Amino acid sequence: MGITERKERERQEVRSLILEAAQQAFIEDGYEKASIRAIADRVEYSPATIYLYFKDKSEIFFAVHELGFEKLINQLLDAVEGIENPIEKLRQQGYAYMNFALENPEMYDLMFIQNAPMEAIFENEEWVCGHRCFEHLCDTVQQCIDNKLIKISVLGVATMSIWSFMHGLVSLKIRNRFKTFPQEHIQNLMSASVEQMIALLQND
Amino acid sequence: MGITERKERERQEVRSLILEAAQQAFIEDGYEKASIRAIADRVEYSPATIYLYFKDKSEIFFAVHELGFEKLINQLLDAVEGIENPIEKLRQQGYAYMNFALENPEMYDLMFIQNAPMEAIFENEEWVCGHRCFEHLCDTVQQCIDNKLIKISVLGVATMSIWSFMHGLVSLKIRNRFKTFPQEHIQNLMSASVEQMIALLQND
DNA sequence: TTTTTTTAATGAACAGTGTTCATTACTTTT
DNA sequence: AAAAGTAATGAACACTGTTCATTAAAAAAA
Repeated sequence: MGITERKERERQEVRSLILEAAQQAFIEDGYEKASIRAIADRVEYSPATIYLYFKDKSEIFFAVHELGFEKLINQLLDAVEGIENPIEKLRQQGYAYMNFALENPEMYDLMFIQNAPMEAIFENEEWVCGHRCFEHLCDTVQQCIDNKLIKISVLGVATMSIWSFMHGLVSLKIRNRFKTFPQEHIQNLMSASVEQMIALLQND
Repeated sequence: MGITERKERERQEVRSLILEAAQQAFIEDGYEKASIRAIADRVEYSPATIYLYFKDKSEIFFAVHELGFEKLINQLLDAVEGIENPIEKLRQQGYAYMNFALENPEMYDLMFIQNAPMEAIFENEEWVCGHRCFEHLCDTVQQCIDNKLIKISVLGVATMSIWSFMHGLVSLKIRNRFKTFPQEHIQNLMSASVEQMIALLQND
C-alpha cells in the first residue's frame, strides 16, 4: 500500500516546487510584484492550483520567510566559526547580519519588515524560526555577560538593544531613509556605527 | 482679475480636503486599506477626480507623510522645551520619538517604513521634511559633543547610531517582531533599553 | 475489464486595486 | 446667447487575491 505514500511524496514535491518559485519571484521582483499569478506562471500551473497547496498568500510568504531564516542562521553560524572571544563573535555576527540584509534586501524585508508572514502565525502560536535565530544572539550576549565583557548585565535589555540597533541600521538603509546622510558616506558610516556600538558596549 | 486667484484658492481647498480624507483613511485603516476609492468616498468625489489634484497614490502618501513630520517635529520640540542639559534633551527626544511611533503606528509606518512616499521623490530631489526632522537630532547631539557629554565625537556616527537604535526599537515593535520577548515585559524592556543606551553613550 | 469513487487541476468568475480617457456638466469669456 | 475653457465623472483596462463548479486523470471496486 505504498500508493498513498507516493502520492504524499508527489504532493510535497509540487509544494516545494511552488515554494521555490515563490522564493525566486520574491527575490527577483519583491513583495509587491510577486503575485499568485506570477508564481503560478513560473511553475506552469493555474493560479487556482496554488490554493490546493497553500491556504493563502500569507502562508506562502511565511514558508518563504522560513527559508530566509535558514540561510541567515547558517551565515550567523559561519561567521563565528572558530572564534573564541565573545566580543569578536558579537562583532562578526553583527556584520553577518548586516551583510545578509544588504545582499538580500527583499528577503530581509519579508523576514523583519513586512506584516504578511506574521499574519500567518496564529494568536497563541510561536514564531519558531524567529526564536531559533534570536537564540544565537542570546548565546553570544550571554557569553559576553558571563565573562564581564560588556557593560549591560541584563540579557533581555542587551539583546533588545543590539538587535534594535542592527535592525534600525539596515532597515533605514533598505527603505532609503538615509538620504539625510551624504550618499557616498553611508556605507562607511554604517560600518563605523557598528564599531562604535561595540566600543560603547565593551567593558574597559 | 481676482477670478483666477479665487479659482486657485478653491483648488487648494479641494486639495487639502482630499489630503485630510487621505490622512484619516490612512490613520484609521492603514496603508493597505486606504485605497483611492476609499479616499474618494470620504470627500464624496469620483475616484477620477483625485487624479486632477494628485499625480498618483505615491504623491498623496508623500503629502500625508509630510503632515506626519510636522506633527513629529512639534512633539520633538515640545519635549525639550525648557530643558538645558543636552543629555536630558536627548533622552526626552528619544521618548518623544518612541511615543509618536507607538501612538501613531500607521503614520510612523508611512514616514519611516513604507516605500511609497520615497518613490514620490525624484532622483536628485531632497527629502525636505526628513532633513528638517533630522536636524533636531543633529542639534541635540552636537550640543552633547560640544559639552563633551557623550563618548562619540563624530556627529554622523552618533546620529546614525542613535536614530538606528530608536527606529529599530519602535519598528520591530510595530511590526510584531518582539514575539521573541515575553509579551508582558516588552514595554518595560523598551524603556530600559533607551535608558541603557543613554547610559552607554554618556561620558563618565 | 468495466464501472464507480476519489483526487487533482483548471477556467471562469467575483470583488477589489490604481489609473486613464472620452464624455458630460458647469463657468467664464466673448 | 454662443463659444471657449474648466471641472467632474462613468466606464473601462489591466491588474490583484480568492473561490467554486466543472473537467480530466488516477485508483478502487465491481
